[in-house]
Amino acid sequence: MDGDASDVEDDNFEWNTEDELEINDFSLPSRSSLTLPNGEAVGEASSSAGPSNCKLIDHFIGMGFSKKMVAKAIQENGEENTDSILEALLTYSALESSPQRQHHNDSDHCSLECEGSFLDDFSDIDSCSDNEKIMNTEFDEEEKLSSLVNMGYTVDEASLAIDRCGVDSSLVELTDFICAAQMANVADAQLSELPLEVQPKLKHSYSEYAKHKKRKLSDYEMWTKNNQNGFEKRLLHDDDETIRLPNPMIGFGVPTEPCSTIHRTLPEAAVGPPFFYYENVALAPKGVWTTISRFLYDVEPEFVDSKYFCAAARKRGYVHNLPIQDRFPLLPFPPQTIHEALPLTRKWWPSWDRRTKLNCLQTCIGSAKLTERIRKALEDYDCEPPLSVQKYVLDKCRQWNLVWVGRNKVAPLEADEVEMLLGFPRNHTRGGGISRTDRYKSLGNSFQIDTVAYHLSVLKDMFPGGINLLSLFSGIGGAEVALHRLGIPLKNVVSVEISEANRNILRCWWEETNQRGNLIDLADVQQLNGDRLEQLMSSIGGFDLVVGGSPCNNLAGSNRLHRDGLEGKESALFFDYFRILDLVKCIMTKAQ
DNA sequence: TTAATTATGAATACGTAG
DNA sequence: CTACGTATTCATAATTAA
Repeated sequence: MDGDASDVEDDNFEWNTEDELEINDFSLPSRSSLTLPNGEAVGEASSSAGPSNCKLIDHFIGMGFSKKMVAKAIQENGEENTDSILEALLTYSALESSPQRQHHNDSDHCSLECEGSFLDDFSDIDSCSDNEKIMNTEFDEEEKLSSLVNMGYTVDEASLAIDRCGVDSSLVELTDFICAAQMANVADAQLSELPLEVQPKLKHSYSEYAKHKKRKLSDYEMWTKNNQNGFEKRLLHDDDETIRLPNPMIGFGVPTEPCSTIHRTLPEAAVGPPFFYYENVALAPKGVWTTISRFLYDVEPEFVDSKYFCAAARKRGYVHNLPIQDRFPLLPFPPQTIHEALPLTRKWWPSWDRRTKLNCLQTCIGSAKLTERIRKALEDYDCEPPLSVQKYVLDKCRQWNLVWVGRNKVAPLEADEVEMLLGFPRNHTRGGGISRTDRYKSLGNSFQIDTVAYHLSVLKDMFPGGINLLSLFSGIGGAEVALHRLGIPLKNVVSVEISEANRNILRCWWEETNQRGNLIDLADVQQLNGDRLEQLMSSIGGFDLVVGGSPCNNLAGSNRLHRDGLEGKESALFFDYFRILDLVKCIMTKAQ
């Protein structure tokens, strides 16, 4: 279907360790949160080489796990990989023994089930038919239901899955069904209620999903083959295929370091129309960017730090299918140092604070108590404080982006200063009933305009008459502002944003800037189905560009509590970006 | 009720000494 | 090569104030 042949060679190599990474992704958290009694058995289990199926089952039953669990774990992980089997068993035990953790582990479990289901696809290649029998004969409907609920799925999800897949389906098939629905974030009920002519288009997303599964499968085969050949050590420790952040983080070039002689060739499936532009935090948990890139048609992410565009750092990854030659920056070039951006701080800036750039502008600011502690720590010294005090103050200043506003006085940035640093017009987020707290939050979640505009600048010559834009997770309208400042007319903009305050901000900007085009704003990406999309696209003539930065809060390092990765509650909305983009591609292709 | 304030680590990457 | 120290990070939730 797509141009597999062009990227086969590097794929084979990369996929091996991607599986490895994903296995680590769910094994590490579960291991660290467990205190199960079978610690010493790990070595024994991993060194026992490929016993027959019965022996293998007995082996784990002897360790105290139930027969059901063991069969399931073997079926999902294959009988080769005893480590993975053990990890799975420990995970199941944790889920069963601590019900209050079930919801928390829900997402982890989902990825585990998905991974297992990939392996399940070729279970007939191996000799897992024994397990299949066990699974199917010993589980009646009630047992399956309670098993699924025990695994953290809701009763509704579980019964729906049994209903759709039939009572004869294996647990793996059932969890795979639930997982597929979750991954695409399309409720099954919603799908079946849609008009018949729309369903094939929605199902296209599932076919994409299936395609990825298939590719993972073949790579898993590769991986096990290499294991048998004794290459596992090299492969396990060879992290060539882990997506590496560039150092310096300048992507395919920044205005001061153009390095624009290179010409990249996109995978065939990635070529537009439409153009697409996806953004998220660069420093996400391991494996996240590999997954994002796989879903977005294997396009290599472009990692850029906005400190090359303005006075504040902002390390972000961008996956897009835009040309990268002949980019140009917005003019005037914004202030590049703290002193240029905030001239009044210069008078009070101590010589021992050598910062010239701010750190990432976030959604929260430092407390008054903290700045008071810093003032107290400094007031005893006439000129230079001792090195230990300097270190304390500098650490806190860097951590909270504090600037010098008086003698021994530091303070967090004002909201309008953040606005300016990010490249938005003054007062863009001010007024209109938004609280100061929410203003910081909206700004902290936004694009850096100069950075994004640099990437989008190549569209100017291609669309002199303006563009139709689909903007998902619009926030305060970073994409719209960037295009406007580039002088690219906005013909029709469909903007999807959950926050009403943010929608109001964009609407106000739209009217203040006397836009000639048409702004349609929607609230929820999950409500944007193929039917509605086709309506919109037929009325405006398709989209030229699909922009979106999906929620990062489950990926960002600042999140102490719910840094759950791409399966996290909000960050999983990435799959809606993919779903909608894929629908747009499908509809555009059909209309061609 | 909303808004403001505050305390709350860890995952990850990278440099360097050994 | 590893071990260890340093630096960075689109945040959450409990509590208090208004």
